[in-house]
Amino acid sequence: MTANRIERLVPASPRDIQPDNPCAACAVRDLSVCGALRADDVSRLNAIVTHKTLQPGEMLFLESDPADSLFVITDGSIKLYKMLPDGRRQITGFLFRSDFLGLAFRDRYAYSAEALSLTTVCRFPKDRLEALLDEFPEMERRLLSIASNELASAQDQMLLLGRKTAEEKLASFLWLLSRRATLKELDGQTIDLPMTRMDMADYLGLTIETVSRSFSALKRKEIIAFTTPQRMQIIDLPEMAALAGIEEESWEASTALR
Amino acid sequence: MTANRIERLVPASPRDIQPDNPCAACAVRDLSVCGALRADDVSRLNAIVTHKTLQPGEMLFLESDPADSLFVITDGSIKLYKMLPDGRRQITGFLFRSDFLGLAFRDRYAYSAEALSLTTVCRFPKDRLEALLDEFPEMERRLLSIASNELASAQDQMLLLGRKTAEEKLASFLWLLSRRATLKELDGQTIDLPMTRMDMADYLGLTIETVSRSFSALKRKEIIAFTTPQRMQIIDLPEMAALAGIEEESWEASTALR
DNA sequence: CGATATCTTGAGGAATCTCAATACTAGTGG
DNA sequence: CCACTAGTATTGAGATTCCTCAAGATATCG
Repeated sequence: MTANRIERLVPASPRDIQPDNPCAACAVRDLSVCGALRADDVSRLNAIVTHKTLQPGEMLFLESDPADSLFVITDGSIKLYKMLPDGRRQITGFLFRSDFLGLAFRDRYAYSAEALSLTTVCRFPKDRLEALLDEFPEMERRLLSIASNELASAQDQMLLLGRKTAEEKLASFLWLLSRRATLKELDGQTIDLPMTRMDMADYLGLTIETVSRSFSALKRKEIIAFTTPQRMQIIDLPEMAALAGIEEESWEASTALR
Repeated sequence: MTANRIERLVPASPRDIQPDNPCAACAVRDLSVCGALRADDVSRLNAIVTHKTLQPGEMLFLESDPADSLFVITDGSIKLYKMLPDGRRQITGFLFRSDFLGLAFRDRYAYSAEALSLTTVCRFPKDRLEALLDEFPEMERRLLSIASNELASAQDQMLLLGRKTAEEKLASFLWLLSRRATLKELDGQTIDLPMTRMDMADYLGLTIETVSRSFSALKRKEIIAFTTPQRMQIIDLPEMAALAGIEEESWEASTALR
């Protein structure tokens, strides 16, 4: 479901597809780390990349796994999470097409990664990618830029988790989804929710019941309306932004969804 | 107060102090980004670095400021925070000697930075540092490694804010401070708290009253004991770790305090 | 079209917050 | 050196938000 609505990401004029050089034809290349390489250098990625398809609910890696690979999502969506020993869970991010994951300069991943929908990823072995980074500093710069943006998003999320009310949390989350949709679709008002209420709850530090009640509150205030439980419309965007704690002048500076 | 107890960080044999090359004599160099440069190259930093001293409570920069500089703390401590329009505040990290801040690939800082104690920092203009990064890829790699570690810490903090109880939050915080002290001091049991209860509350997503009550609960359980309100001892480290949700096998993997 | 998941709503309870009073600490001046 | 003061921390009582448990409604999928 997430997959087909993002087709607009694909450049109108597709690249030549070279059998031995799939990265050259990659639809998300320019959006991800790989975009840092010039066309002629992209083939170097093929030498180290492998591909993987994940069914919904399938794990890409666990928090405790040795962090030996980095990944780029070419299609679908993934959730990242950490758990406490007793099973309480915190989702630290939802990732979509062209997003990057697996950055860990320690030897273990900092979180588990599980597919939300049918997902395909490119896998880059860490050691071989690092060798490539030595050769192409622009790629490393891009990686640093991505990490820096993720850090900023993580801080936004701390503000949300530590200081916002349930309704504000949900409004902030929907605001992010809406910004994201605006960037990638024509209609920024319609939002797909590929994750369950449980996932949203674990992302926002709430229970499913409170998420549901907050949805109902936003409906009652006519800020949003539902088509189906997985698809909704934002009716009153300014009110949504106000609830999310976003000041009007910074509407543009949309943040990635982590 | 934070300052003098960390003197052990300074290598026993001080470097030659060259008047035109203060970075060569820098006590925290090896611990920070600057440590990525070899001794002969360190002088290159002098060309771009300036220094600044901050009084307690003085701002280094505001969330809305143009992000044109990066900083390394040479002494003291700093808190980073974000605010909501109505004044609610979330502290996203406490930083100490040798810590690095200001990374922002957007044009504005993601947070405000304010000195907790008397603090000195090195300031590197962003554009000139980037030029240096092009020349010394090891430095960029180090920066990426720092960013990656901060990201992991940010995710730990999300788990704390979203899913831990007040007592668990405080125990986790004290655990971090204790790990940090163990790395830098001989006695890992004694913890200095250079921040107020208000700062702790804004870091943990609580109120000062709840922080205070949680301290009292930990005292009652004889997990900690106070010397003064700003100085305490951990009595029962295993119990502290258990409350913090840290499994025994991962005690080593101490995380930075962000 | 029915079975199963998921989502929504309700009622009561628990954790944390708010407001208010008291105690402590550190600095100041007598 | 000690009382005084201003700031900070602790404790208490009641209010509020969110959670838990339970029931009912709505989607989704074979």
